[in-house]
Amino acid sequence: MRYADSHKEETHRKVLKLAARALREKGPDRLAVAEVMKAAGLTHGGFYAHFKSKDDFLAEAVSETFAQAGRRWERILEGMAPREALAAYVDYYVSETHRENPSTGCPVVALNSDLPRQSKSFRKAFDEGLKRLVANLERRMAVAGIEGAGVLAPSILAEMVGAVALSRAVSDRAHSDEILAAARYDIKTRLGIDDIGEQAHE
Amino acid sequence: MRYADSHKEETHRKVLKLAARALREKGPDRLAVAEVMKAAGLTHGGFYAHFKSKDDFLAEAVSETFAQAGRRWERILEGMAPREALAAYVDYYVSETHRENPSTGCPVVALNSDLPRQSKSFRKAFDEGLKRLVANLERRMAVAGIEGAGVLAPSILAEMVGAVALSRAVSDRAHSDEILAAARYDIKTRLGIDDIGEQAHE
DNA sequence: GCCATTATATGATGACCGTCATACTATAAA
DNA sequence: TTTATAGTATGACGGTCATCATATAATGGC
Repeated sequence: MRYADSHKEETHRKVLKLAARALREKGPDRLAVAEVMKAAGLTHGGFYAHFKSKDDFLAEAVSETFAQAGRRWERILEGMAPREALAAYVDYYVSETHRENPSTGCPVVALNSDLPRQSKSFRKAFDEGLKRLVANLERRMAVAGIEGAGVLAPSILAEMVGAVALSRAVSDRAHSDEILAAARYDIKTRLGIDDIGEQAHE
Repeated sequence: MRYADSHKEETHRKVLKLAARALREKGPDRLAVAEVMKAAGLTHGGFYAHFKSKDDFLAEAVSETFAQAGRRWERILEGMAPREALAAYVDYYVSETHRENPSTGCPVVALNSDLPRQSKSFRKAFDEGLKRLVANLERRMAVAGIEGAGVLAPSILAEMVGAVALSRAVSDRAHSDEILAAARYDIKTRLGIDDIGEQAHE
């Protein structure tokens, strides 16, 4: 072995890490192979030493977006008490910051409408990431003593996703803020934690 | 004038009408000019007699998607009493049928994550369509005697959008159905019309 | 039936992109 | 220091696409 054992793997990771951000920003169709490699300081030629095809690459990138988002949540909510963590989860998800930063935000908001048009492998990777995300939310809800977390979790996620997606679509800043505030209030009420964290209404 | 006065206009309409469906199905990036013209029985050459650019065309197509969806709602809810109409609105929006048919469904679900990546004119057309959609929903809510319709309407829409978007993302049919059912139940509860229309829980 | 004009078709151009064959380069072992 | 080999770069090919210049066809008025 002439290169260090970890060389290729490190490059692979670096490419994926950067691609995961670019994917959420530009979407799967506008994300060019050459551009991704360039961002990692490489040229397009080496791409196929790392990935079988663009489809294959996109599927890996999708998984990475979920992994990144998951780690981000863990970091933010680390050490909080269950109910506080849940409230903080909602406050961070349905926030102006999340709205402004698609490339580091939740892939469900960033990619949901691309989904039906992408390859099977893309959808599969998305589906698995989503499943883990919902399971995680459900666990946090259960730990916080919420009843019926199994049915409630995906519904809560749907409301959060819809609110952030809409807030990104609306051009009027005040309206956009209002949508987020209303969603935070409603979701925290549904969860019985509207007494914790940001106040939705003054 | 050699052609009938309406010829070009009719063609323009026909192209847009077909494009509006194709746009929701394939998305703005995968929608090819030549393909759209072919669907209308024409060749790609005449395209620029009708539209200044693809961007310009897409903006018109976006408006058309909202117009089509709006007309569809009017047709479905025509003649219903306010509260029944509102319940039917929710039941149709958050339905398996809507999930299965993006090309004739709500453009907000079909296009929301494309939005940040598209041109200014695209986003403007979307924003205007969305504004009308929300205003319409708000009016229906107000007429049905819902209090605080102004703040509630976009929040309700967000929950509906998120639920359908998630239901399209989830591969497991049963889970997907469950998400829709839970959303219908929650939304109709929020609106105080959970006694009308489909039963959310058996 | 012919003409002026408008709508559409043909075909070309240039850009971008995914993919791959081939050439180069860096490095660990000898 | 040399060499074998794994990792990366160069450059090309074929395809798709938006855009546009130019040619052709359709049609209402003369």
